[in-house]
Amino acid sequence: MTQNEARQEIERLTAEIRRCDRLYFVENAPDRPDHEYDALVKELKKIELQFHDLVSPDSPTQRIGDKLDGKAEVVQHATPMLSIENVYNDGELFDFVESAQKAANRPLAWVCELKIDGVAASLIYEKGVLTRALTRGDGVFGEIITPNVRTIRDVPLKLSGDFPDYLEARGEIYMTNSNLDRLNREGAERAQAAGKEFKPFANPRNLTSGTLKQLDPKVCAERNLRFFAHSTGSDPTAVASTHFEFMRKLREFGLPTAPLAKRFETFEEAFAYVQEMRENLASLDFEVDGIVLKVDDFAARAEIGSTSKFPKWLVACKFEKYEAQTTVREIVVQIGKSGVATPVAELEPVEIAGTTVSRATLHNIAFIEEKDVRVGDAVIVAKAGKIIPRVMRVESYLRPQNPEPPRFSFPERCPSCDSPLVRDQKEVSKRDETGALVKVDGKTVKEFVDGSFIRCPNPECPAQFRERLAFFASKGAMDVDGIGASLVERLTTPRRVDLFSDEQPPLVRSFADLYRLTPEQLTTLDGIETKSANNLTQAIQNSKTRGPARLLTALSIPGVGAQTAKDLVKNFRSLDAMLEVKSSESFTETENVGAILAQNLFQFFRSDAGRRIIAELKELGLETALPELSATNANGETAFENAPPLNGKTICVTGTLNRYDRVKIKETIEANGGKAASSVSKKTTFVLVGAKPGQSKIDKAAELGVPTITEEEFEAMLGAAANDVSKGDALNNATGLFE
DNA sequence: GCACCTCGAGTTCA
DNA sequence: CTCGAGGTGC
Repeated sequence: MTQNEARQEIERLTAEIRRCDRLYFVENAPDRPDHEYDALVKELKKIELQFHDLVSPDSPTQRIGDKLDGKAEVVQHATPMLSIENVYNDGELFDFVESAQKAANRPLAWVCELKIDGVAASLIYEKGVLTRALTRGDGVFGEIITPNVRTIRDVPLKLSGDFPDYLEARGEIYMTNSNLDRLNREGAERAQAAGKEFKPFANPRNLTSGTLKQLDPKVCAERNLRFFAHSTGSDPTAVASTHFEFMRKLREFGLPTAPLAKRFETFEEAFAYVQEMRENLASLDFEVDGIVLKVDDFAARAEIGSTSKFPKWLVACKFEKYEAQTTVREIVVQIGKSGVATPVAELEPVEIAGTTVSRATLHNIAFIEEKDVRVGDAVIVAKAGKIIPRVMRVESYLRPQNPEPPRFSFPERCPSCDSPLVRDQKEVSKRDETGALVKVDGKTVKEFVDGSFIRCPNPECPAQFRERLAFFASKGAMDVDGIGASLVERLTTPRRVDLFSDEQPPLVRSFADLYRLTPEQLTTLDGIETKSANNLTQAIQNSKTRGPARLLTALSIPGVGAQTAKDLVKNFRSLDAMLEVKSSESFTETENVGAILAQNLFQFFRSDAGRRIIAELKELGLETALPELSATNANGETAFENAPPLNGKTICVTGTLNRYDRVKIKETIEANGGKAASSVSKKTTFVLVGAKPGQSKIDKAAELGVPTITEEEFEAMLGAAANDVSKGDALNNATGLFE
């Protein structure tokens, strides 16, 4: 073959291969199968090997460059790659369109394009030759990925047609679902042949992003990435006056453009298309996370303008996604009101279903160890119940290497008070290796094992007190309007008037201190002036009348929440009565209070600290007792006449009743002033026996001499009072037990 | 002892 | 919302 023949042959093959470069979304473009393409490239390569000096830098054989020998270089974009405003429902979309419409002050034509979930990139063509490719990065700086982008066959190395001198094509690099499946299949086969384990790639987006950061373009070439253009970083007006026209030009130059793009004269038509597309997405071979709507006319765009964050002529209609990938920036440990130390992942902020997520709990030591979450890891975060972010899994194949981040190790000491943290212990029945219970003398043997939580044992721990104070003031407890986490933080940290003065103790060091706060003290805090200081002190004083049940809840006795506090107060009627208790068993007489809660309660009410808390709060005028039942009512009637028929009576129900179900009978007993107990004790007044009663309760009643009654007798007891509905309500209102 | 239920605790963002 | 633990009944 002569030099001349070779030149001709190279030209012919290059042209053939270029036609073969996949322009999937060009109207009527033929889609040539891969093996034809490969055969042509092979043929070309053979000739080029013989005639080195004829190899042009944009020859299709130059797609695979040499291995990079370090980290990708980061450079600044010529013009920033802004992000797009997202809308998640029709209302938001209509608002957006209305404002664009108004700013343009003329009829607007719209273009709809699929928004494919991939990696945004910018391709720079100088004199028609691809000279540089960048990732979007943070929008201002991007990474150079030119060698890898060269391997993408959708990307022409040289433009054709009447291209401008400088062109910056912006678009998306992505991967089809079927290609991901192929790679997973091949990877699994190869691994099996080598007797190794293969971890499949989780999703096309991650793999695309990982592949582009690959140092070896050969690997990138095998991964078969795809590209399409959807906008530009250079001036398009030299080429076209509308977006749709500009996209047509890009295709003429050889660049694929956004799939299934359509232009509409009115928004109504465009909206109908968005609706239609929404239905058909599942049938596509790539991940679509929304549809982009853009104003077609460049002149109109200029009039509409941009906000500081995004253009106002462009919007993404997102389909709700409840999952997103992000990076773990840091793992911190938080101390809760009961001292539990909870690891929390601080995340690179990421948008999920319309909100920005930057933190997610890692629950406990078991969770963090099982998932092996580390700082720097890529994680998939989802919203549980559409609200609370949750770390679903770690994309461990994206874990940074050299050095690999270490496993998370739980801190030994409390981040707030430096006390050594301790692992909860829990009592379980001992089992042998087979899982069978170990018994001695017919009794099972108990043993202690590590529980799920790690705790700060210091009751004085500042972090714990801060959490308890926030809970004390919160809605379910004393409900002090205006006191939230940030104010609590400032009330409980030591202050300094200026740089040179001594540190002052915090304003609030106990629950009681809260009630001693003066407006003058509050105004020493930044951002609190006379008016809000007065409002706050007023709100604090108002909370004094929340009653004993809420106060008991507010104390943060372990295991005692709103419900248990109500039950206890119903039985004891005052916190003062609880102070008199001589043994923990007295507490177990309240329903749903067992040995553990009773012990917690007894410990609190017996302790100096607990007694002091209650004494101080009582001294300050907080209500610690329910109103006396014997008090006369507004009509001057005595409590005896007014008292509900079951006042002070504890009734235990067993068996099935005719006119009440479980819930109803409990409500009826309570509405009439009685207590619905779940078991028979010496405190039980009656046992209400229905059909098919529990024998143990009948026996117990007989043993303790507790009288049994029938459903009819029970109703007779309610008697005339049962007709007067207001009496039950009056009690509820008086006690404040029910909300 | 086991199954079931209920409650408490931790948690995020607008 | 979800998990774990406490409480109760069988």
